[in-house]
Amino acid sequence: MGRKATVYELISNEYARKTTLKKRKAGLLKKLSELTTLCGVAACAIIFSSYDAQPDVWPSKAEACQVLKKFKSSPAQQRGKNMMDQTVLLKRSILQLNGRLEKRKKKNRELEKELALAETMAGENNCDWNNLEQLKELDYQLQENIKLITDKIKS
Amino acid sequence: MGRKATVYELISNEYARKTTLKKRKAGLLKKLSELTTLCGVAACAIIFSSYDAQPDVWPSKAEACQVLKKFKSSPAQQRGKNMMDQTVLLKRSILQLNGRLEKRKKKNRELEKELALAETMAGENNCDWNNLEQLKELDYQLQENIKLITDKIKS
DNA sequence: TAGTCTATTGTTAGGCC
DNA sequence: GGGCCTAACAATAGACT
Repeated sequence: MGRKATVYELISNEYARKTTLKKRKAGLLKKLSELTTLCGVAACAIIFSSYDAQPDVWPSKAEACQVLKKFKSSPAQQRGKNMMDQTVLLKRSILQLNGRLEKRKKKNRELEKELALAETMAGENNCDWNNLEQLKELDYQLQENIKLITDKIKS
Repeated sequence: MGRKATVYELISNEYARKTTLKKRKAGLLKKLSELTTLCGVAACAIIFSSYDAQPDVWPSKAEACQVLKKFKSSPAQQRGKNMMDQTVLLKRSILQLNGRLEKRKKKNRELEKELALAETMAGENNCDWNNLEQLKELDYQLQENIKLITDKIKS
């Protein structure tokens, strides 16, 4: 999309690669922004470059939360006959889940502290990735849970 | 980028909106694919449309894991003097963390079962979102943990 | 509904400062 | 390095099937 037709391989020249990354990342996020505006959907993107330690996350966490809240107010809920009873039961479940989540959050904070400790201990290193993959796995399970609830709420 | 200059607002016509969503989603994922190929970065995108219950996730979970593994082998680690000791300490911490994570995963599976139960109970509903937001919060904390480790490994 | 077509607008590679 | 420029390439809106 420029002066030369693009060859879709890893760009060998590092400077060109970095420049392209920057330009295309901007383009991509613009497209994502357009998509959400034009089509009224919630979306996010995460890009890990090997240059920055932190991944680029779009949009901000706060904005993502706002979009999630929108779901609550927008779709005109069609009411069933025995919906009240179902709602009561579901809310009871949710209360229990909230309790469990509180406990999990505490454990998670402990975990955070330990990681911070590990951080102070180690500099450059070459360590075991099973740990990261387990976090990823846990993360995935959480996403599944979130999807379950989301499905439920959207009926 | 078409027969008419685009107005960047929510497309009012539902059919046009759906069509645009489909086309642009495809375009976006293509761009993301190009970015990863051209610039050698790991990236993912999640799009929640109000049409589908499940969000679109790119790329597949499996592929995302592969990309994470790449990090392990790629960046030529510069070795410090007392790196060995640090590595040993870090690995010990990681072992502990793995134990904790195993427990957390079990709890999470219980949580999943309960959610499945709630799912069978409720149909259309209009329920409390605190629960979802707490999951999101937990999710966020996990992401932070992942970042911490990632930072650590990339030094 | 899902593809195909193409006029038209949008993106960007390579230059330049 | 970051910002601007523009030729050249790519995506897509609307029409059609």
